[in-house]
Amino acid sequence: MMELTRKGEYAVRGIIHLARQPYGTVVLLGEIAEAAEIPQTFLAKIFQNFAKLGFINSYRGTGGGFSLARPAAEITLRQVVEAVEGPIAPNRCVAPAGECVRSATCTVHTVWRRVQLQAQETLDGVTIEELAREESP
Amino acid sequence: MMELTRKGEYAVRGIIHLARQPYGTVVLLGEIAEAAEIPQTFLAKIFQNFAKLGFINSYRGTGGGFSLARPAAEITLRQVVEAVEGPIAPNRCVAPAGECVRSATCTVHTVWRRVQLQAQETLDGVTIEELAREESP
DNA sequence: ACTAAAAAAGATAAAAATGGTCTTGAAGGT
DNA sequence: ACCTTCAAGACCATTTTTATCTTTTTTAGT
Repeated sequence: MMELTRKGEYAVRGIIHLARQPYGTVVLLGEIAEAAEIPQTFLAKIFQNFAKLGFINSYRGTGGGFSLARPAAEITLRQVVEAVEGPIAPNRCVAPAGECVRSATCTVHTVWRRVQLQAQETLDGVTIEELAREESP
Repeated sequence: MMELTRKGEYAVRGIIHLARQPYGTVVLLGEIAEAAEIPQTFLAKIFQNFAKLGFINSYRGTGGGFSLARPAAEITLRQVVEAVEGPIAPNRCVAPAGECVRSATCTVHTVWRRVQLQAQETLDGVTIEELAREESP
């Protein structure tokens, strides 16, 4: 239940790999994909989206690739995860576009809300910088 | 991200409806389905499973239906949710059959683990009895 | 015994999400 | 010009979700 998809995993692994390089380094998509064991064309889609969202910069042509658009310490795990998976919500009824008719009287609602808040806070509290720093062997 | 499926929602709503009746009352599937706005045949599958797991008793034939097999106060939300959705795990790497090669060095792993534990604890702390009690209008 | 009521079990299936691939185009460097 | 690299969008196979339908079994009541 409630599992991150491959896309989410790839997104996290990919951006962590980027964050391991000295800030500003431009890295080839193929290199990231290989290092993080991600299908390159799939990662391309994810990174296209990240570029639009301003997490990373992309450069075309010879010597092109991707670099972080802001310091890894300023990108949280929640931002990355929500960018690819959508808002964290253990149930429709606590989703941003929540159309829960029952929400007024429903106590299950409040439970899901608590779960949601805890997850959000936890992921808010972790930056890509920390993950990149500690994850190396 | 991490959303409960319809099946999970139906399971929770269905068992709460049962728990609203005086303990031991046998209720028709059709009645529960109608009251909780759940497709009857779908709920049938869910309740078949619940019966196997010992949450509820089922009785066939005239006057048949379903009743709780143990007090609602002894059934947690986590038990119900995991019965239909499988173990709570925000990522494969923290699933029971976790085949995470990286888990030793991977700090993302520890974050997912924390999210998992928080969700488990929260859902462990809520019983169907509480939900049935408070949810009524 | 017979009948009607009800759940059990299993097959089937449409729709949506997942996890990609492929092709073409555009931008940048040499 | 030409090669490299990312962008964008179409495409597609597989799996999961969300059911439905049919047949069988069990039980109560007559």
